[in-house]
Amino acid sequence: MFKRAKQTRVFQDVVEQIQDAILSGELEPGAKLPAERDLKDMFNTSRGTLREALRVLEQKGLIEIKLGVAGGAIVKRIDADPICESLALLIRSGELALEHLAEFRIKTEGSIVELAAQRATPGDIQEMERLFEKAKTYFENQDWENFLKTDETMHTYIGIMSQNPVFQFLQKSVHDNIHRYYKDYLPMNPERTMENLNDFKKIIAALKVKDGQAASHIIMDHVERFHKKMQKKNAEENNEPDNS
Amino acid sequence: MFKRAKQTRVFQDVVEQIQDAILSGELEPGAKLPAERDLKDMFNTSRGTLREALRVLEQKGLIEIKLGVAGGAIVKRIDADPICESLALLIRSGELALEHLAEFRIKTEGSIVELAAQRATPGDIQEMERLFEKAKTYFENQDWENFLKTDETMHTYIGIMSQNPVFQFLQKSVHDNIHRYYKDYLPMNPERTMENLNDFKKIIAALKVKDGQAASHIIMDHVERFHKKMQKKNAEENNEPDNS
DNA sequence: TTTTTTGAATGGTTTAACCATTATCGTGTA
DNA sequence: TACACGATAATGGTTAAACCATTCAAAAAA
Repeated sequence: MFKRAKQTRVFQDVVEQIQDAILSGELEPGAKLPAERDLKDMFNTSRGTLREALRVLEQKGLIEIKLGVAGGAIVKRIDADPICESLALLIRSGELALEHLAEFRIKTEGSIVELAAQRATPGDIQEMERLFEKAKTYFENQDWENFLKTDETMHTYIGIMSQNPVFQFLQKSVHDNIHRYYKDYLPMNPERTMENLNDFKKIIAALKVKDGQAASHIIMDHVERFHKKMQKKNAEENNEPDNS
Repeated sequence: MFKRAKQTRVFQDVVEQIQDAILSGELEPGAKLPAERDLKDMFNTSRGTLREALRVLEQKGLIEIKLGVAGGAIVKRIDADPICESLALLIRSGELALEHLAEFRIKTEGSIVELAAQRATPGDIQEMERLFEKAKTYFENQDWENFLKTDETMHTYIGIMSQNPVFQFLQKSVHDNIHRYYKDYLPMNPERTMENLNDFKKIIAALKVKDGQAASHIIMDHVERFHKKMQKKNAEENNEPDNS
């Protein structure tokens, strides 16, 4: 029935007051909080306690702290970074396997690209084509590092075209985390890279004619194929782990 | 090319060391860290700095701190709570609107229930039926508070049946956040409550015969209808805000 | 045996001082 | 005049030692 009364920790109260000021718009992104030595007086607390509060706000992604004169706590625009970080912890802790993320991607990116097909502006499609050409150049130069990066950008840009921030944040969080792993597990090879490129070519074509269903099927297949290759590669490496 | 060298903050180093120990399994959930006064000596730092590190780890959801003798920092099993909290910040800050979440739910819960239909065990279906009966009782007693709670449990249980922790975490995070709002915006009324119940009856029936497509359509419709009603209600309240 | 009291371990807070970083301003030199 | 360099001060980062508050467990009392 009742929840345990929250224990009285002074820094929590400070956190809440500053957080509420930020969320209510009283403090806008870019605004600078007073110096620690002033804040501590305002809240009638010690500097150590105040700093614990600032640490929490920083971790929540609400403020950013700069050093030196004219430094201090600056209100940040809230973004998906804290979610990215929490997701990374879930993965690293083993609570989430890459299989689970792959299954999630197959289901979700299909939906996202469907929305993207409905909503993409001509400028969006131009941007996708620009990214595509960029990726192609990296492919030709065999610059796999940058190719992967551009691949990630294209995926997150699909999120942007969906014009729904939930999908944008998710797409960013997921790809931010999986690329770290795919890069470890999948030594690049020209065939798969070529496949990837072709998939995007087809997706862009589908976006142009606003064929959400087609785009959806392509990307679901894209993700599934990519993941299966990774699994296969992993299995091989586990069978003969000492092939150096 | 290069990233800015990370600034040397002692407490960050402490955070990383403890975090790595936890993620590597060196410290398992339930394990108790040494007392602050001992840790500060181990890390050769001051208690204030060490406490800032503990504050960050606590915020990340990696540890929990208990008071009193035999208290201290205890390693927590990582869960979706930090993601829930970050999502709540995104919503409260206005970066995310309820419309965006509704659209996300329509797309995603369809996918989740499709997986659930494939994977639900007989025990799962029994549990859903138990929850359904529970909700029905609350309905008959006009206990809207508990009805909403049970409704939320049913939605999150669909995530559990999907057997994919990504969907479980998302379902928990989303519903944890939206119910807070739906409860504010939508005074309960018997008609919609009845509709909700009927939807779940149909979903359970579809789960029984493993008809993922049917279940998917029902829940997508369920979410869409629910959201539209809320929008309409909001619009009415804005037109005549002083109807008390 | 049960209840009450006491003590010690541990997190929470305060204070005061010092260190490290950096923007700004003044001064000297080309 | 214009630029480079160095002093200065503001500000976050760290340290240290002490005290307060909470809690559990052991000792004492009923």
